[in-house]
Amino acid sequence: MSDTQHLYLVDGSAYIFRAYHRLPPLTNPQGTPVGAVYGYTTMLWKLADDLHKADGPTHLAVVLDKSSHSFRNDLYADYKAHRPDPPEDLVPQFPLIRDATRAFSLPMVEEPNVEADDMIASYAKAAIRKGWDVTIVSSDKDLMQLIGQCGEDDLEPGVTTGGCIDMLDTMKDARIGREEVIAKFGVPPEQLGDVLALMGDSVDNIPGIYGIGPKTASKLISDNGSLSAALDSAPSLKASKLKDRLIEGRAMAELSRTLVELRCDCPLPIALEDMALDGIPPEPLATFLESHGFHSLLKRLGAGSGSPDRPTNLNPAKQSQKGAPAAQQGNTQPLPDWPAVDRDAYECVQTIDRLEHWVARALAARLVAIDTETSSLDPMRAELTGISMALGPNDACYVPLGHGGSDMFADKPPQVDRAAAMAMLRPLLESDAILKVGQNIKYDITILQRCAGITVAPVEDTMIMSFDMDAGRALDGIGAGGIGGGHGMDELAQRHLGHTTLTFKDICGTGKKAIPFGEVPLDKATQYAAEDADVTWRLYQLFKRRLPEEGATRVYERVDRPLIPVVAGMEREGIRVDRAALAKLSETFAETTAGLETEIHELAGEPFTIGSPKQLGDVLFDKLGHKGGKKGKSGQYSTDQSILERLAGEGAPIAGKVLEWRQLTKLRSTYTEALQAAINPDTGRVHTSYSLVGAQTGRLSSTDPNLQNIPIRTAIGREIRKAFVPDEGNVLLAADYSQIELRLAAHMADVPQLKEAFASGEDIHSRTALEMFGTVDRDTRAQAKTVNFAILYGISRWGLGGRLGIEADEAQAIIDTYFQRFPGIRNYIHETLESVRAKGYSETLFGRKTWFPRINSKQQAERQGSERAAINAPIQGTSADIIKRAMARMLPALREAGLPDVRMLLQVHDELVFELPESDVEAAGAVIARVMADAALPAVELTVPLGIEIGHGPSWDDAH
DNA sequence: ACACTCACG
DNA sequence: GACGTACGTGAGTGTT
Repeated sequence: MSDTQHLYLVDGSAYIFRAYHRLPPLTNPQGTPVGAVYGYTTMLWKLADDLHKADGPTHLAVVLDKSSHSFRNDLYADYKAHRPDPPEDLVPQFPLIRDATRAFSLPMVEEPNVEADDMIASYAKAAIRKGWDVTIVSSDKDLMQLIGQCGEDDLEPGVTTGGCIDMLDTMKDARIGREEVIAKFGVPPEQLGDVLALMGDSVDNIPGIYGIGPKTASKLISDNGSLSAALDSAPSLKASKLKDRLIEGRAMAELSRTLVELRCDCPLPIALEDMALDGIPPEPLATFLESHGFHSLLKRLGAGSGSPDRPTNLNPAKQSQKGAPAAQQGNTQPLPDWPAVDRDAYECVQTIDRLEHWVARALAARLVAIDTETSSLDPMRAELTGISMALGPNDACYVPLGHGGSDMFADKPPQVDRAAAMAMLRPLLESDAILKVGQNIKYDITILQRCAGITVAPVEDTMIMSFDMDAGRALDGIGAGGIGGGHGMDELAQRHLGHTTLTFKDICGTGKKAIPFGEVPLDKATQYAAEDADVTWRLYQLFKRRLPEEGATRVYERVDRPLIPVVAGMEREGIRVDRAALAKLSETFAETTAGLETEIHELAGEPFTIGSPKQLGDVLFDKLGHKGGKKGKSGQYSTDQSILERLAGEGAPIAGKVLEWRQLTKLRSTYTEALQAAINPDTGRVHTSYSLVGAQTGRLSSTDPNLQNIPIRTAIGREIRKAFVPDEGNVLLAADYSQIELRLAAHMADVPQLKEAFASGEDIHSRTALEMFGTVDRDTRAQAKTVNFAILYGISRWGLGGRLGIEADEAQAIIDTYFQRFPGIRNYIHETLESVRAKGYSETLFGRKTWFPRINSKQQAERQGSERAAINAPIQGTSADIIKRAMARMLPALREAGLPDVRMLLQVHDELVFELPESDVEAAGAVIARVMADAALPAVELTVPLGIEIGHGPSWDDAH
């Protein structure tokens, strides 16, 4: 018995329309638009990749529309009559779809006078009669009528069970079965035709009945069972618009029913057996990929595996007629003539003699890529397990130092003594003359400092180089949320070297079965660890050359690279928190929450999980019948702060209680509890980890724990800040840039009134209120403040209206006034957007680029989102550059001033936190303020002063 | 893994 | 025909 056959039918024509609207306007080297073709190609690739999977295709064919005429036109002359012409840059892609299909050596069905839908239906029926399963690759709602059919009534002789039809939407990666149809239309697939006939379809110009949409149609059909029953029931309905429409529209509905009916008896030009899919021959596919510049796919083809990625070297179509430079994708370099990564070429260094040999070679090479392997992701707790080095392609080794010792190994494998190894490595790692390159080398710096007392310098970092060249565009095409924001080593190796690295998961497993790296057998450990160093070495060679070409040298060398050891030092310092104070707070919060919980359950009349927005929404709006429940796209009521505040204002006591409950549980779980757990047992302090590539704008981000979002806005929240304390005899000092983003906006947009106000130390929101409304009071100042921030974030009349609680057109009037008073702001926004549209990136005053690949998207929401981000990025990013420059200069400046005991602990975007002896406060404050105020100099001379606010005290809260 | 909510600048 | 309205983050909880 052979396994069940599974036929995939690809609705090619429908696919390219969707791909066209979803993908950026790419062109191939000949200048032909190929965005939709690229989408189509990756979709086929994905399907072919599923070939050997359980539910994957054994047979596959692409079905295309051959001509616009079909039997439906004979039934209804207006069928598809009002369909707009396809966009002009899609038209030349139609023939390319056929080329792409041929390139994959796939059978293609296109019959004159028959629509693709009917061919798909006919093939699907024929296949299930043979007992095959069928997957229709489409999201066309007409085709959903076929889902779930099994051919039971009409099996071929000898076939005992029919197959089953489902659908696959490759864009959403969603399987659509019977349940999904019911969820979407409220009726099962066999009744879907009746629903579609009633509601009609404006795209295909199927008339339906005017005034009946999906909701009404679905209700009519599920109430009556069928279209004819629904139409028959009309005369007995009570007088209503719906009644009239049903009676008058009867003929149209019946005609529509025949139009949506799929023909299942079309002759099949290609036999089902001839659609067998054995694999994709490399030719002519390679030629096709090459000719359209799909190089990333081409690389995959060579590598022989992996699902396709987005193209790395397609040029988005030129947007400007003036021939503005097109935004380039990341990797435009030809790969150097390196041998492919060969994991068997690496050496496992197990004797001091071999280590000496490697160190000598590294000293001669002047450049070594290194990578440490450890027992934990937390560099403040991890133990050193080994270190790898690379000196050239495939010229790499791994030095195990802490393998074995558990029962995984009968005997500990021979290894160089750790102290001896470190003594040998120290001159190399500390030598001014030898560059140490790492991927996120901040981690290795901390490990080697902590575990061996070695201060690694000077360093280069491929992750940060990647970030400085490709912030914003590296994320494109990979799943969001990936660690490193698209600048992780595995992704960089894939994107720039076309190489798939071994992953940590591959080696150590995942979840419960995960083992520490020290228990990985040495041969595997060597392959993994040395590969990482090898890949880092190769990436560095590529990036070193690309950095100046991308105009990223300045920001890398002057802003980010100097910051690496500084941030490593801050993380290592950590900050002391008062565990007892946190525990006490936790206890108080727990008691108050328990009381609130009882009250809330009483008010609700039943116990429920308050922390579940779903259950809470049902209680508030269904059970208690409060009005104004808004359901989002997930069908859930929103219960966020603004909604609960409104309910509380309308006299719903439960809403206020829930708000209070939420605040306290949040403070407890995220802060008081988590912070206690984060105290390092060795140092007694909390050590956050800063990511230098975490935020697209160039800001740092803080994790494990996040110390950049410690409460400050409420009194109860500030209690948590009070638990951040200095050591005995010291104080904490906090220095903030005051209104730095508004100051930068005033400078960059050249707004004389705002610059003048900042120069004379005026209250900036009051000045704005005066300029806009002619008077300053609490109201106008508050409005002005909101508008000022709105400007920084990329304004919209709806957004501003929502914030101010006014209508959009009133908000527009305010925006107009703002622009009129400050025309520089309008120009800034206009020029910034024009530039980003033409070049693809925004730039800070220090040359940091942030890419916006969706700035010219055809999808309005996507495009407008990019526009707002692009307006904000230069301002937020310049502010980030400035504080980074201040940080890099800070400790040397303090040391020079004779203040070596001042420690820099934290950065919170516009604030630096220090710990210092109380006696140093005055002198240190002066140095800190000067360094911060002058941080833009000499590279950039601002036309506004940078104001610094400084405070100090026995806790972080008191320092404000 | 994702949605929701909320903490910060 | 739906979307989605202020920029940038990270974490905890509940649900799937």
